[in-house]
Amino acid sequence: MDDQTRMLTGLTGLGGLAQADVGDPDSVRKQQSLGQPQQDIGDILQQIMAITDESLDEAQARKHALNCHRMKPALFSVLCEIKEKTVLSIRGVQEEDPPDPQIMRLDNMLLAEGVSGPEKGGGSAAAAAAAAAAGGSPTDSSIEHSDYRAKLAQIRQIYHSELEKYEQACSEFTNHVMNLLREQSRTRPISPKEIERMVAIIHRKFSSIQMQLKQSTCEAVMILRSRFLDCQVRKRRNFNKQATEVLNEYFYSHLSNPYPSEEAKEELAKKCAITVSQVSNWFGNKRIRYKKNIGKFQEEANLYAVKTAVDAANVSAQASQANSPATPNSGGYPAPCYTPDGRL
DNA sequence: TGGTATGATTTCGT
DNA sequence: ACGAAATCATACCA
Repeated sequence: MDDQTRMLTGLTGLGGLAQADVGDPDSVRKQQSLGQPQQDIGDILQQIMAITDESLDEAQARKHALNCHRMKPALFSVLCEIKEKTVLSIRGVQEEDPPDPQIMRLDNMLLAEGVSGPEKGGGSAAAAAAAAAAGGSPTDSSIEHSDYRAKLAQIRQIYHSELEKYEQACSEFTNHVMNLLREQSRTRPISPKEIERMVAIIHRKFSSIQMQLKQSTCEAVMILRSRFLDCQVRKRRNFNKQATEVLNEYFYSHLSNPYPSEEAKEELAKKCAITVSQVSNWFGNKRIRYKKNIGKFQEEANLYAVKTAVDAANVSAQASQANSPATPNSGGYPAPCYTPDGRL
């Protein structure tokens, strides 16, 4: 059954309502005793209209009488339906709001930073990752680390207490409004659906306030994190042995042209668990320092030359010595010579 | 504790 | 934007 027909059938029970003698209260009251439905409804409407002219006590009594009237539920549902058709159906279209992407982003971020979600010092994971990326072991930055965790815990605590406050306020307000509407629904055409809608509106309002809270919490975490990272930058840490080995291997095996491409840098960065710009810095430093004092790097150069030669031998052995590998050194940076004592 | 090593930053040229 | 060179700041070690 579509809305139109439902509405029409809903109104059939009111046949003759327009023609009912509603203009004259006395005639309506007279007709009430006849027990005809249309007369009952006309009577109820008339009484409702008359309530405003009565004293408060009288009105209360009348209200109670109306509430108990046997036609009240029918009239109530009809009025609800009419109201639904006229006003709320317009708004009903955009009722189903999808989850706000902004709030989802904030939620995800707060979860990732360990502010929301289960308590386990989760935020330190990011800090540990930052420390590891800077080349240090996560344990030796314990001072800043604990400081960071303490600050994060503080933010977490404030966030949760504020959130709780908002939630409490929201449920209190919702209950209040619901009670009010339920009470009013005794005399006004307020359907449960409408109450539901009202609750949804309140929740939306409160969630926008919550979003502000989430936003400012995110900002606080970001500021804290950038300070922590600044701290990490100032406190320089040497790369670990394995990372230096990987970088040196590349440098000495590409001594003729020790300029890794963007892809090579990314590859090296991944291997060494450092950033691409750190790889660039390392190569910049290495080139200039090697060039300045080749003698000093002789031993190191020989070491890595032997290493790569062994590796190459292994590879070529596996490849059934098909053709000799191209030597990388052809110009560019001076190649090391292989004297046993490391002199040039 | 001072010297050296080393990662990061700055300045300048292309 | 990238690299060379100089310089800074800190880690590391004897």
